[in-house]
Amino acid sequence: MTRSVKPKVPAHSAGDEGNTFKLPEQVDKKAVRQGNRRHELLDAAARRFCREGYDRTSVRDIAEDVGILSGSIYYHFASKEELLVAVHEEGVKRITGEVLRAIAACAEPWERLERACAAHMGTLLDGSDYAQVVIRELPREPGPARTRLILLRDQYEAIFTNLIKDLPLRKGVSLTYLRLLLLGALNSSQGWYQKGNDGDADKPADIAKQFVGLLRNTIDKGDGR
Amino acid sequence: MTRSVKPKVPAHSAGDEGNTFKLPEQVDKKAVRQGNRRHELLDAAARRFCREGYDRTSVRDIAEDVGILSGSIYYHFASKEELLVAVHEEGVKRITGEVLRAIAACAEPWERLERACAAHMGTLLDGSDYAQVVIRELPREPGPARTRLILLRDQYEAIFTNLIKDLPLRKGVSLTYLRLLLLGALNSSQGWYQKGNDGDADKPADIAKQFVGLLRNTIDKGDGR
Amino acid sequence: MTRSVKPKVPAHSAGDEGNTFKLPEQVDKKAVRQGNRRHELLDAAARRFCREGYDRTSVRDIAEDVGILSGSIYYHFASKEELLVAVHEEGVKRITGEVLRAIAACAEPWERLERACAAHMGTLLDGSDYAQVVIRELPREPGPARTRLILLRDQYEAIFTNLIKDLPLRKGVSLTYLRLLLLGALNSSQGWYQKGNDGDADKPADIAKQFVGLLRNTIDKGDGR
Amino acid sequence: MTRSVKPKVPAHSAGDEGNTFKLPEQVDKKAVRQGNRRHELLDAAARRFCREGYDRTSVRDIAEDVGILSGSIYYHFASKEELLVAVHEEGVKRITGEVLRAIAACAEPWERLERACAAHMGTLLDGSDYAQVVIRELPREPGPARTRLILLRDQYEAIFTNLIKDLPLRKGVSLTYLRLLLLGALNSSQGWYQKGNDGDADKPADIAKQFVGLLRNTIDKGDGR
DNA sequence: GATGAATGAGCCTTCATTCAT
DNA sequence: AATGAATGAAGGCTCATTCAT
Repeated sequence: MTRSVKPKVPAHSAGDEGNTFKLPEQVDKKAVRQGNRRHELLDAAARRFCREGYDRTSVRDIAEDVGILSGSIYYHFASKEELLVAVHEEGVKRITGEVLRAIAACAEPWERLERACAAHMGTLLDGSDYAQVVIRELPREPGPARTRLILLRDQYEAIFTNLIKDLPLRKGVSLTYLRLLLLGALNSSQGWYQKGNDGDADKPADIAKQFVGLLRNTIDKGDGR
Repeated sequence: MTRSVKPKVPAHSAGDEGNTFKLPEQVDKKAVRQGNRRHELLDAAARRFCREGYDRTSVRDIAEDVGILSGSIYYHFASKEELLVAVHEEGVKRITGEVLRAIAACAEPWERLERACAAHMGTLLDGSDYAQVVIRELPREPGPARTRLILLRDQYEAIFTNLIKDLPLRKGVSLTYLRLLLLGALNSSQGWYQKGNDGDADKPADIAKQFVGLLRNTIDKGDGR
Repeated sequence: MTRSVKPKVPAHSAGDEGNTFKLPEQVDKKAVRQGNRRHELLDAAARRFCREGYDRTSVRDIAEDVGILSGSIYYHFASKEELLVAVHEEGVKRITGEVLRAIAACAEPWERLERACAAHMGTLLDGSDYAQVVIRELPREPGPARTRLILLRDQYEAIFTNLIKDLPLRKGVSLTYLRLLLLGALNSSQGWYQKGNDGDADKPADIAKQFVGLLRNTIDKGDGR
Repeated sequence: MTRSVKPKVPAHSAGDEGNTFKLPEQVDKKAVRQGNRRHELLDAAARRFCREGYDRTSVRDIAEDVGILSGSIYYHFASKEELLVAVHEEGVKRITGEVLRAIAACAEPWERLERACAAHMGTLLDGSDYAQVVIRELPREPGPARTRLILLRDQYEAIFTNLIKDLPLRKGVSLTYLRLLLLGALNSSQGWYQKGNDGDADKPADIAKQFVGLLRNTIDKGDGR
């Protein structure tokens, strides 16, 4: 009949990927302001989730950071959990981009791994609240959100699976445990790395290289058996 | 060392109604029960904190597990946070005990590290809710509790610092990063290890040995420089 | 008179996407649409108020049913309460029309009452969401809306007052209580009547006739007094 | 082992029916105050649900009426809906008691019905907020609460089914429709009866008798066909 | 040692409504 | 005629904690 479009849902589920042909003339401020609030909200959520944890962050906190009332958040996101999912998505997108960019112009396998780890650590520790949330805040109870988040994380880690597969390794070395060892160590850095003490301390990228080095080079004084 | 769950404390299977025949011979029951409740409470708290997280566990949950009302907990512990501290303390005590026992009768440095890692992993993954809480649940906000808990953890990790110091390592290898790498990897296993898939999968101790092996032995196909 | 649902208003089956070919012949569509939205809104409101109750229906629900955003409703109606008033008005108009039509061509007093009751019941149970709202959803708190709605209902019930006044009744029979008894019974049918069980069960009109029959005919086995 | 009793749940589900052997010496005030708060809460809830409707009554309203904070209600009742169920239960208990008492010492079938109706009306209109809630406030959405409430109501109405079955009625009179007619009319009185205008207006019991009289006696001036 | 009852703050969410565009 | 974004109040409910008994 003549029903226009059914807007029905406000800003949630803004599934606009891919086909956004934007003529450069069409830089309309409507679209700009559109995503702005959502972005601010996401930033605030990422910061809070990262610093205080998902559970200890209240929807009110996030709203206040952005300067709106807590109820207004629900115009942009259907629930607190959906905010978490959105932060995860952005986090994975960012760290993936960072890592992919780091290994793009390099072919040597160990070098690629090292650069990937450096990018991973850099994003995690220096760069982005988003990325830290990806690693720290996984909903404990089973449900669609948890499932989706695990999937996202697995997709990201597949990059490392591939990187490791390309390494010239001695026979018998377990690729899986190598990945687990490396990523586990990398991610645990959140627990002890102190941001901001520049100068004397190692930078995230340096730490990553140290870790890879410990694996790559023989550390044993003897003959390595 | 498998399955050292709840030593000296009676398991609380919560299904004992009716048969409370007080034999006159059982005189000192009151005295026995004295410390029991505290232990039961601690067990319940450890289980809940481990499975659901500190924030998502309510004091009521713990009280119910033990069969008392939530208010009654405050006779035994001054606050929820103190419960956490107590669980940490017990956790550190247990994992420390396991690790020290594992390395007691061994002198070879690499072997000692391997055994320590195996004990660490075993306690963490197979043994004790307490130990997992030590690694997972650190109060985010600064305060005396957090300070105390970090101190406890550091004391435990000093064992590994020493173990690593005794290793015959090539010059230039960073002892600190080696410890960080190893413990980070070990502890991250909580995120991916699936308890209970008996038979085909590796046991916690095996995983620990794999990790140490990846570090100790040259993994590179080349000459390792 | 069965199934007089939504006359003159297009049914909103909410499944018309894509095929909006605007034929040039269809010029006055805009003008047609003018009043349409108001009607669609009213239909949706009537359905919701009837099925879920006024309080449990949100303005958003109604808006969604029609395919607009909740704020847009306020272009057509000043408030949720005004929507209710409008539904009532339409409901009274419809049931009044049905009842008047039913008794138009009949002169015998008891027959007229019977037909009126049948029309009342038919509209209520089979026909219109609007009519049900009239009977069910009266604002509890005093105010202009409530006053107006009661007035409307009283005007409608005056039809029955007159019908009963024309009945050849024994002296001493209270016309008021007779009306109250009859309408009370008729309207309470909403609580137990199950729509849709075709075939074996009585139709609304039959039930109405049964009720009138119970009043008109002696039911006592004895001599009735 | 030695767990005392598991109190676990506070006052909810206080299933103490039947076997409360109370020695007259044991009039302990503990038990008295025990149920007191629950009772006050129930009274306040009944009043509010009756006057303003379930949906328009907030848990805070009820709490305020009683002088406690809204959260404290949840010590006594698990949810707002459970409050409604409890009010229903009490309401059915009261009206059932009233009706049973009214017909106890009477054997004549029509007289019994009349007395039952009088008691029903009296309880509904003059006596108890509880009873009115039973008739007015049924949860719209399917679920255990609704199911339970319908069951309760049906059990009560079975009294009338039996009363009507005992009536000396002419062949062909539908017992079901007679009950529906009578109860429908009786219950609809909530909509028009004005409490408190004593003196000139009829009392609830009188109205009930009028209704029964309209059914029992021939109202038609003719021969009743 | 524990209960019963409550507090007070806070939680996530929903809602009717507004208004510039 | 309708949208997009927000408001402000309120909603049901949970929680750590307290304290007289």
